[in-house]
Amino acid sequence: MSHTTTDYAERIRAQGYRLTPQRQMILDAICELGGHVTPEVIYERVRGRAPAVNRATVYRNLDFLCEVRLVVAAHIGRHTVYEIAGAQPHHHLICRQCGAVIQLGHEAVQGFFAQIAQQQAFQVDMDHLTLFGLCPGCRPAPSRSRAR
Amino acid sequence: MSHTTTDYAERIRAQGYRLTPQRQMILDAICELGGHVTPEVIYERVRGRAPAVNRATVYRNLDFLCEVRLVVAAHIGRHTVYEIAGAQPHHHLICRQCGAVIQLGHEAVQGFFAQIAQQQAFQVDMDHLTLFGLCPGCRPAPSRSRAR
DNA sequence: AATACTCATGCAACTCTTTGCAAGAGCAAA
DNA sequence: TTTGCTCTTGCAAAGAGTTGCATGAGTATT
Repeated sequence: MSHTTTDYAERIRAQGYRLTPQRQMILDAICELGGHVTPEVIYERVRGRAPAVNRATVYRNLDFLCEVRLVVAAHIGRHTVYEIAGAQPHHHLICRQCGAVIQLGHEAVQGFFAQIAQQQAFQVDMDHLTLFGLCPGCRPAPSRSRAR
Repeated sequence: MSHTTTDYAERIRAQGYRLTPQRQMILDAICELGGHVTPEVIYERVRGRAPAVNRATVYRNLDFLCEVRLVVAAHIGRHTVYEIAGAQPHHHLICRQCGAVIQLGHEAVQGFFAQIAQQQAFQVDMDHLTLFGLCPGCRPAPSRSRAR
């Protein structure tokens, strides 16, 4: 929506870095593949178009893009996945049982962060929280007595 | 405190598994090394005593010990770290700037989890949350106007 | 005590990820 | 345009983490 290629370039260059063709392709790949992509999937995609691009370049640039906040990383289980940083930070609820991924708006966590800021004087600054648990479908019925 | 070797053994065997010497040594290593240890550090420690123990065994058992909830894993940055699961789940605030690690009791997050349960019907079930941000020392003074 | 069964381990090969280094490319100043 | 500087990349090697398979070890049953 609000981000164009020029935006990216400017945002990167403003910090003294460059938007190289490789970085462009990596960003494109993440965009096209949608959320939650692993480095390897991104690498395959990029390599499909430019076979010369090195694996190390992909890894290095994913780090880089996170640093300049164009991309956010999330740790889901043992894998690291990436996605384009939206205008609004958002979060995920992931069901341990069925694997469902539920989006969660930033409003839902802001209160919590504010509370920590107040109680601990610690300013939480996360644009991508991943919470595990049981989704409505997999959750045991709450009314009955709980078996162990 | 409340956990003895026998406790471990029983808890493992109750589920049909075994407390092998390797598992014992891995648990010991995590205990002695304190919180937030990487697999590699654990491996080195274990290997110092029993050189025959294989790296794969360490990784497999860390997974296993998490599964039986004797150990909890946390993802800090790009690394996975492990620690003994205390009687009470607890969480961490980690400063992006200075790397300080601040413990956070479970009470501090319970309200948040309850809120999500209510709003999303999603039952969050995490015994080890890791939140990044700025610690009191590194946090910019809040009274001044904020530079961009 | 012998047998059958399942859990665990070590080994080896493989994949994923990181790092050091030399070469390449863009920008800025002269 | 030439020079110098820093950012980037590819390459190669090393390190970290995973997986399949055959062997070894513990438990329970007969």
